[in-house]
Amino acid sequence: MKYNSTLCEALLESHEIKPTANRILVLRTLAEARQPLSLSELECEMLSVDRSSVFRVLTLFREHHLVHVLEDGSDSVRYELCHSTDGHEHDDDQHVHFYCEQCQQTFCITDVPIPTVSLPDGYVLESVNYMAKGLCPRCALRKEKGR
Amino acid sequence: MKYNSTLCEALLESHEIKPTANRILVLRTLAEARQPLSLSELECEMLSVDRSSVFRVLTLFREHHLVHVLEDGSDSVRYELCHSTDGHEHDDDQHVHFYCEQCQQTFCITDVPIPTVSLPDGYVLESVNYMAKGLCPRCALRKEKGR
DNA sequence: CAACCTTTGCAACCCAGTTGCACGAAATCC
DNA sequence: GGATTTCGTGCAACTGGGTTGCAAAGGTTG
Repeated sequence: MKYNSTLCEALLESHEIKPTANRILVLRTLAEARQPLSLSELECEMLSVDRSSVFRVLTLFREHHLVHVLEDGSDSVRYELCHSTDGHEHDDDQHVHFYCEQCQQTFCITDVPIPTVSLPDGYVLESVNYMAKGLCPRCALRKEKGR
Repeated sequence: MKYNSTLCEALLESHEIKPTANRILVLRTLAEARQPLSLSELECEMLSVDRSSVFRVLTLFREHHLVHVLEDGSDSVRYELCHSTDGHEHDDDQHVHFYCEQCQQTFCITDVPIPTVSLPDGYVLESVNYMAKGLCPRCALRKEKGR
């Protein structure tokens, strides 16, 4: 999906975030990435913006349920746009992610929803992080044929 | 389960790890904890052992499939004993974990196995991290009744 | 016992994430 | 419209988990 500035502004405002230049930029970068990005990756993608600003924008987005974080074990969390259709509070598109232990990339398996489990009494569920790990198709193939 | 030194030594040797004082200590601490522990928690639990030594022991254990790591998003990974019955390579007891966003503890839901998903062609699955998040029973209760 | 390898503690380092502060821009108030 | 407050940002410094280099301690082997 192509995100122009106007679209980004609208999205920000629908989440009650005042659209500033930095915020639009971060949102666009996230939206156009096919994979969840880490703070450092975002930083590299937008050299004009300071690391701490990116961080603060992300924190803001998180509070307003515009992005969610996921831990892939590469000891830097990654950020991904929420694609909830109702726009708020709960994500309805929580899907499985795959972390390649070879190339260290994290892939969205968008068409596989996270299977739910029934927890023991008392637990109040908010969200689920489902991270499958192993080899991505490319690395698996490369490994198979010698290297 | 109660772990005495002899039992620990046997377990270490069955994983082809030479039993040293530190290793036995780390193993016992992990075994007797009802919850996965972080590096820092382990360190506090065993003040006599240096941080880096604990780290190296854990790394060794990981390589020998004696422990596995899990990411709960509290930006420090936690370590948990593998309870595989065959003792090697693949865990057969991978279960769901629950991270309480209030008290920041991670609970093992040992009787709930991780549901499997079918990945697109090409992906080679090694392991899965299933982390449910929300409020643990105690925090949920406390929140419900005012505070 | 001497030569060797392994394990350990200490200190230093790395790096992601985070915070304090001060400046500049934007919104608000006479 | 200008003064005042609030908000957003960049810079620099800090934090804390994780990691590594090195040298001393301990154990092993001939």
